[in-house]
Amino acid sequence: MDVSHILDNLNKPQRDAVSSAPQSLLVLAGAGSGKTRVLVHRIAWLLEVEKTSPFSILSVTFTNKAAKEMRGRIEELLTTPSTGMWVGTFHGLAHRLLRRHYEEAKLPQGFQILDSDDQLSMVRRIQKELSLDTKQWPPRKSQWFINKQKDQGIRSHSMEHKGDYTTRTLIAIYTAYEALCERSGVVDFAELLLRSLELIRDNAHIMQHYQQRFQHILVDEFQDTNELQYAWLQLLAGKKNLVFAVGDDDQSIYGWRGAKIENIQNFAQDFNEVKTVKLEQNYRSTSNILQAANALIANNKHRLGKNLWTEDKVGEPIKLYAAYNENEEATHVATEIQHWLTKGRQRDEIAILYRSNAQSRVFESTFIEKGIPYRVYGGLRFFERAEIKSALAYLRLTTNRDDDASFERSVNFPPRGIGDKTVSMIREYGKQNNLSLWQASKIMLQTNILKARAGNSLQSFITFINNIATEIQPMLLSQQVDFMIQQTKFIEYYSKKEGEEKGKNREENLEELVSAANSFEYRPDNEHANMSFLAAFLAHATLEAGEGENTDDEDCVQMMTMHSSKGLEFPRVFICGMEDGLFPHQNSLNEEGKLEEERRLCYVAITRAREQLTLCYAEQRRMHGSTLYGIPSQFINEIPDELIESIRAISKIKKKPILPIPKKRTANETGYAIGQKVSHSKFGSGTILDNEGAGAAARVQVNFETAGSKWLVLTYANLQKL
DNA sequence: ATATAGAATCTTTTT
DNA sequence: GATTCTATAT
Repeated sequence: MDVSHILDNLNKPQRDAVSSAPQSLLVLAGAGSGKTRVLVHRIAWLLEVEKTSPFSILSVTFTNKAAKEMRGRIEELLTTPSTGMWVGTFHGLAHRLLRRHYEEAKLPQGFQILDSDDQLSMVRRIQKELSLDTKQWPPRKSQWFINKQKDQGIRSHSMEHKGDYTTRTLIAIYTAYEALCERSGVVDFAELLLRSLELIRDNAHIMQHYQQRFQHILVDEFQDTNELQYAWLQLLAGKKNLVFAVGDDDQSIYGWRGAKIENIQNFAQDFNEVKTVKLEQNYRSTSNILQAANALIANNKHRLGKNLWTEDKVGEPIKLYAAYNENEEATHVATEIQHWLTKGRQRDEIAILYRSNAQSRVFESTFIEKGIPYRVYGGLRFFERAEIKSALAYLRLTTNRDDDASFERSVNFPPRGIGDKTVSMIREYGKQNNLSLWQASKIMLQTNILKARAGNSLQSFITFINNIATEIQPMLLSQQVDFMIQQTKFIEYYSKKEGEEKGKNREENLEELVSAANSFEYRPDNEHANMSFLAAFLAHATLEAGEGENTDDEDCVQMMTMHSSKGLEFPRVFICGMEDGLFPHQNSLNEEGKLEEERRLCYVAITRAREQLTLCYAEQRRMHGSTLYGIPSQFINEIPDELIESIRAISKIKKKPILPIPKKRTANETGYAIGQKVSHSKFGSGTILDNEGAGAAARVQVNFETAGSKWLVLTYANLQKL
């Protein structure tokens, strides 16, 4: 058997991983070390050398983009078609299981998926019904609590009467929320995973079927799995435990949303792993950039341990630019971009990375002024736009009348005289009698509970939906969507309400929705089993919210958060806002674990760069309306001096001396010892928790009795020793 | 039912 | 400073 097309062009460790005997394997793949390549080639190996049937392969990713890339590259490499192989995201595959076995999963056939916005409005409604003040109980926090429990596999009934008042209240919200979802026939994202886990766990024949079927499970970005996903994988893998996991503990940056870095550390014992392969040769960056990344990440404890190296040249030093303020930071970047362009390079080779989205604003206005085209990642995504969601809500109602979230969204939009009062009456009635809003409305109309005017409006809404549901029955999907948009008179409403121009934009989006429906591929034989064409499209809209922003073909500078840069690469990278408090973020400074995650984020950001990396910080920055004086990020210190070339702003409006980059922490140059009691004019009295820096950069962390703990720059804080 | 003013809040994000 | 939600008035 000629295996050369599978193994050629792979380095030694890559080849080891790809061609290893059937066994569980952990591939520790550093940034830019060719992890997708290894995954894809492994699949080819299994199919062509091990003669595994595509039916017995399950390949899981986190994002649709990764899944799509995986599918594309498998097809490219393979000589035979890979029909029957399951390749998809955790959520997508869980969804598929639930559709196939909706009865065992105790779901209605037409169940719908809630996105986080829908989920939030459901939580809001629950809290209103439970008369919980949104000030005391922020719905977002409740939503977060619910998802956190689900991500740990905990159902509300298993935690009754536990904990203090706060916890008990949150549990009550969780319980009511679960009941509401049940009644509405909807599942949220976390529910997809939890429900499918329970489905497999509690149905012996289903478990047996899938454990037998999936002989090989491959997982991408393993460091991002949460507890539930880990358990899900374990369950599907069964006793055989043939899991091929690819990940990088140094790139774990989603701990704050439940990802457990421990999962990659526990892999060996839980999956009877017999082999670990490290991919450390990097094919992306210059050696200077890699050395900087290696030195930085070496400051983290509890690593599995890896050191990236390259055969590439040393490359240019890392540039460090000290800007006077945030505007000057942006101006400098703009100047550098223009210089880059004069060398015949392109704008889309450049990425500007920052910690928080708000930082993009200054760059945007500077670039507009200088006429530099740019694209900001992470805007509103297509299927999340208000007009799209509203149109979809109508379509969802025709599929499942009990979908309360969609009912609420469409009942008075566009306005048809069903006001807040009427809707709350329906909610109340539904709650009393455990009915969906739709059913409640129907009974209320029959029993004449409502006033004539509201009743008439509600009746015409009910009739409207019923009629449409019948009328669209024979139509093609795109006609159904189009018909719905016509009947609801969205376009007329928007152009009247928001004027020609803005309304025009919405109209275009709605037209885009029709064409999205037109090009949607329906696969009832596998992926979309047990779903109508329309239901499949609706699920697709929620699970794959589509690209953010319309992708213009114009050559643009790319701007994004460091988080969203993961997985991408650019010849030229600027990491901006490198100031303590901004990056690492203020909220991460107090906990070692959080600080390490910030450092990993920095590692991710650095390793995006291929040729040239520039770090920027500003001494002065306007944030939340007031001016802050920052000190350079501690991460700058952690990069060896010899890799860095400093550039200083020659500021005309030089009001303050440029702050020196602080040396490694030296105790008590601040003059404040840890434990010293101090008082502050605004925050009152407190105790010094930590101190660092010297001279103008000296600052201390104070734990105030009433105001909590804060970092203060001594020059401005005016502390009194007590 | 909508418009406006004041208040609160202000990492990171995919599904 | 900017956005987003809430309360209040019209």
